[in-house]
Amino acid sequence: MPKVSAGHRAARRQQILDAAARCFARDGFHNTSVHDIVRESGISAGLVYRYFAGKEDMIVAIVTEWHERRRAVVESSTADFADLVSGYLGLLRSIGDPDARDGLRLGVQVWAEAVRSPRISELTRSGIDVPRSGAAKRVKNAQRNGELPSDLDPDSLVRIFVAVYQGLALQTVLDDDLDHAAFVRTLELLLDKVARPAASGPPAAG
Amino acid sequence: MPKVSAGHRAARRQQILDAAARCFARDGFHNTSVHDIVRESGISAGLVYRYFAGKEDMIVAIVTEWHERRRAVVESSTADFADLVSGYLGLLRSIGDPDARDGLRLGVQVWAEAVRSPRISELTRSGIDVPRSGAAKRVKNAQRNGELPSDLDPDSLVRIFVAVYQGLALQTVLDDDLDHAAFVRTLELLLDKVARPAASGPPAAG
Amino acid sequence: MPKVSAGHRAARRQQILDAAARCFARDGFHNTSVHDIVRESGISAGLVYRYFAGKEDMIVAIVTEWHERRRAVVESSTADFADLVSGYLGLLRSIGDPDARDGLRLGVQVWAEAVRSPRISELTRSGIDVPRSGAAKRVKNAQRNGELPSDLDPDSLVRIFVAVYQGLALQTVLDDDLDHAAFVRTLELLLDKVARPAASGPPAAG
Amino acid sequence: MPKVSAGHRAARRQQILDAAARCFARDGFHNTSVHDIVRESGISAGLVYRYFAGKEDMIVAIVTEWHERRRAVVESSTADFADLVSGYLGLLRSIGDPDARDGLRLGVQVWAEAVRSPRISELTRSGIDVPRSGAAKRVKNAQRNGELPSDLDPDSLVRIFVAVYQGLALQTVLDDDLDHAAFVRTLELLLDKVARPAASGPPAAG
DNA sequence: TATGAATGAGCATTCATTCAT
DNA sequence: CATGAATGAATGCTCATTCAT
Repeated sequence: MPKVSAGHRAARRQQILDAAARCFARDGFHNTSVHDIVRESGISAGLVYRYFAGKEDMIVAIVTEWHERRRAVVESSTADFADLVSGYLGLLRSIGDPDARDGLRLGVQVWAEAVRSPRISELTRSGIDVPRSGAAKRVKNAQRNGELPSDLDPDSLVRIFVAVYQGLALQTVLDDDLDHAAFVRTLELLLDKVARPAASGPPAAG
Repeated sequence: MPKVSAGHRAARRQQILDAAARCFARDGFHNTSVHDIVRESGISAGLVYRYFAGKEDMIVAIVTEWHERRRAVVESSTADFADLVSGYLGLLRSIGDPDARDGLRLGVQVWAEAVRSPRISELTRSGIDVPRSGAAKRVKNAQRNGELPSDLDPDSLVRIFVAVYQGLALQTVLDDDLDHAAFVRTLELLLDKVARPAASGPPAAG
Repeated sequence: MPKVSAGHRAARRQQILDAAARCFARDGFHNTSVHDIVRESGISAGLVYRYFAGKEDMIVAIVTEWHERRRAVVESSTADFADLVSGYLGLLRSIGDPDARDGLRLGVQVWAEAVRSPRISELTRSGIDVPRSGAAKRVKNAQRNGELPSDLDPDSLVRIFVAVYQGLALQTVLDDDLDHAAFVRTLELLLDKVARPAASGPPAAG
Repeated sequence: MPKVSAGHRAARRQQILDAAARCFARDGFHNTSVHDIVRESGISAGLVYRYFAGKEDMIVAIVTEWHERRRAVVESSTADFADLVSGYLGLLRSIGDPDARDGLRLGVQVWAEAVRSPRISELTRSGIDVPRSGAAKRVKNAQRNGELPSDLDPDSLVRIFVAVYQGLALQTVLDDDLDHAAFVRTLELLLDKVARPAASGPPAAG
């Protein structure tokens, strides 16, 4: 039987992760010492190591948490293509939310770690694979329904959308001059030009 | 008057930068010690510091070099919109070149550094600003010529292209499953649907 | 609440300071590496830095400790001029004590540091200012009492005594041939010639 | 036959020593790198090492030069006690000269080095021994002449004068509040009280 | 003779991690 | 369970000194 309740453990764990996320987003992964996290979280060094084997484990936990939250959102949505698009646009819009900034900064750190750590690389990939293949399936449906031109490779199309998301996240973090609303609006116009005509009449290739 | 020729100095400098780039791409910026660069370059620690004040200066030098090379390419191209697009597609294709892999990995490291270092952030931005505003100008021309729909915000459109580039680079680094050729081909098809109709005849929606 | 007692902390701190003082006195401030202090004290490098931010802080701590000890002595003495003189002579005699040798050697190092470090210069001055102005007050009293000729500038007179102290300390450290007892005895005779006549009868020049 | 004239060699040598003295006085002996001296002197590192084996040799050369200059002064003076005193007072006064400041600062550095370097210690002592024993001889003469009380130990008396000189030098360097003129005037008054009565009439002890 | 490029040992300092309390 | 004192290897960097030119 555990000495402290599972709830207490979970709260402690979250307390550490929140502090770590704050530090990583603020100072970067490698410029955050474990001591910084100790200070930020108010939890002693020894205890931190009873929850996590080291800094990398914290990154892994944070990213895993993201994936779980995202998976819940993805699974709750319908298979409808219009829903996919509106969900995607909602995602893009959420990038502009100032509250999301820390998460974006942290995300860039995760990318950098994924480049050199197979473990984080694998984790990152595994979190994207499921929603991406789910989206690809819906793209195929949309092509069958004539909502989308059928000459487009579904997997690549989804990857392009993912790329736009990633690039927007990056530019948001690195460039204060970015006009986020205009970016999303312009992307919406582009989507209309590609998807709408096919949905309301004969395919463009006809 | 220097004791060694300017060429020798430049070669030494490049020798250090190449070794540093290799190390940074392989192990990440922060997991590369100066000693690693010393070993990789075959140049003594003391001498390394006669060329660079520290590791950050090496990153700065590498990125600056990228910018200079890119600027040369950009300035040599015409103002034609079709050229812009084909140049862009060429850039995307170059991402698939195995020789470019190290550069991409390094690029992700630079993004992560830019998040927390104003100096690198500024450097990164300044290298992108010029080609981006140049591209925006050509987009405006294309809109005047009817090659592109005029309801699209030029700056945002360019940012979207940049985002796709950045996202493709990231996915190339993080995901071996990526079908690079299909990605570019699909993007090309998308561009055709947006740009060609306006250039060669009445808009599809007309 | 600290994990170790305040006493333990103080003892550790003193352990480091004693080792540092030994090293500084033996090898000089700049020829003592932190590693030397680590070896001499038996305390790990990391822990040393939990007590002191660097070598300079150790010098500062050592000198501060001196000042505190001296201040305690000064404050406990009476305002009597004879006491001042006998206290001064006691100080001079203590210079001859072999146990004081390390402190003298260290003191010369401190002078050298004070020349180029405003922080140590300020510290050194602040430790001397109080006893010196205290002594000057007593000199003025002695002049009012006729114990000392009134044409002597009190502040300068005190500075001369301080200078003799400093010079004796220096010669003790640098010159083994010094006959310390003779030095103090001779100084005492000189003091008699200046001070006693005024105290016990009409001035010699009268 | 030498490749460059002896004069040229001597000038080079002096150029290095002057630069070194400036650096040592400004930054302290140990915070001056050989490269600093190279920069300050305008002479290349390699050449510096053809004139001096290292920094310590420069200190030795500078101090030796001082001693030679002082010896010339001492040897040119008469054996008269009044001359000795006035020469001594002149020396004290020269301490107040702003142009002498660098020399004083350097002198303190030399003391600190002498503490830990037998070579510099020996050098320092040897430079003082001769003038000190010369002065002691003249003190003995003065005692025979009745100019000075005969109960004073000549060697100690000279050492006291040296101590005052050293202490004044130190205080001049470390304490801007020092009133140099008052110091010397007060010392002069003290000397009068000790020496004059004996010179113009019967000894005080009579 | 004169240069300054080049070396590499040595420095102060930090940090992830452990463990006695 | 919880603490934070303690460790010591590793880091970025400097510097006296050498030597090819």
